[in-house]
Amino acid sequence: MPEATQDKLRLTLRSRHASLTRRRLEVFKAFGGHTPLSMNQLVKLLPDMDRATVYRTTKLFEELGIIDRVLLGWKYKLELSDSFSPHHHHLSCNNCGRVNILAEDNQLEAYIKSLSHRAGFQAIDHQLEINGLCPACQKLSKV
Amino acid sequence: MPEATQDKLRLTLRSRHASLTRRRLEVFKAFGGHTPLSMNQLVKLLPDMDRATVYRTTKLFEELGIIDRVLLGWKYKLELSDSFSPHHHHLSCNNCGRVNILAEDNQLEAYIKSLSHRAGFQAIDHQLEINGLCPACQKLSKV
DNA sequence: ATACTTGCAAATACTTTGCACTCCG
DNA sequence: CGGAGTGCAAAGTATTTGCAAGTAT
Repeated sequence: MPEATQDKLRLTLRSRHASLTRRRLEVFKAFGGHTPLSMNQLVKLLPDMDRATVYRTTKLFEELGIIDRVLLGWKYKLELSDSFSPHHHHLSCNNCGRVNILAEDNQLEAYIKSLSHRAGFQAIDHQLEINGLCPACQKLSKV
Repeated sequence: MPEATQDKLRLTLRSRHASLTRRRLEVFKAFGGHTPLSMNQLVKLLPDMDRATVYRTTKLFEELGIIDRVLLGWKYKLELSDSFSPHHHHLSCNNCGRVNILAEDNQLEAYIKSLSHRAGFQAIDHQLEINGLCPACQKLSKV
């Protein structure tokens, strides 16, 4: 992990009088794969860490805006927020459940901002989830 | 509730060999307010209904596409799907938690479809949640 | 020394299931 | 009649909390 990332993480924590401990670094690294993780997946990735610690850490990270909760399929998942990972959206397949990443698109982001603004709302961030069929499953369904 | 709506509901249920019972109608009506409800709010709106029935009914409704799950704030909430309520998005205030409805915008919808298509994805539906400050809370934060 | 962290065990909260009884086609 | 629907109680999961011991500032 880049020095700068770790420093940023430490600084973010400091704003809460919290320190970057071994456990917290472990949790943070677990998200490095840039794939949203369910709580269960996360706990499995950290076999020697207490469940309660995982919960406490993710809660703290969420409050500090380090990670975000997203609803993919039935349950929510967690992933690094825009501050620590490039902004993006999700394309999730109704059939196989796989989640593809849709990179940021400036035109879309600008449009969303303007829509919000028109409603008197000051947009800070947003989430867009698209459900449908991935290329592979489209082929299957044609058979 | 319009006759047509009730008929549509009945038909949707029939595709599952399920009937429109008193309980199911009660649950459906509870969503009429067009505000997303948490499971707890829903249960409270239906005081004489068993919790298990509420869970079973919402699960069925979700599988039939009658209601959708959305992640607003910390927990998920439930609301009527696009088939039974006009398509829209949510503007949720980070400060007071209130949720405003953002009506459908054709340009946005079309743009999302084209983005998905560019990624080889066949979009079926999508959700957009915007977080920020509502007009009232913007004023407060300026003080 | 003081305040923050963590593991462990226990408490809560949330959701699903089995079963007996009721309702509807 | 036979399958579907519901309430009730119990079983599972998921999440939070209290406390004592460990760690960082």
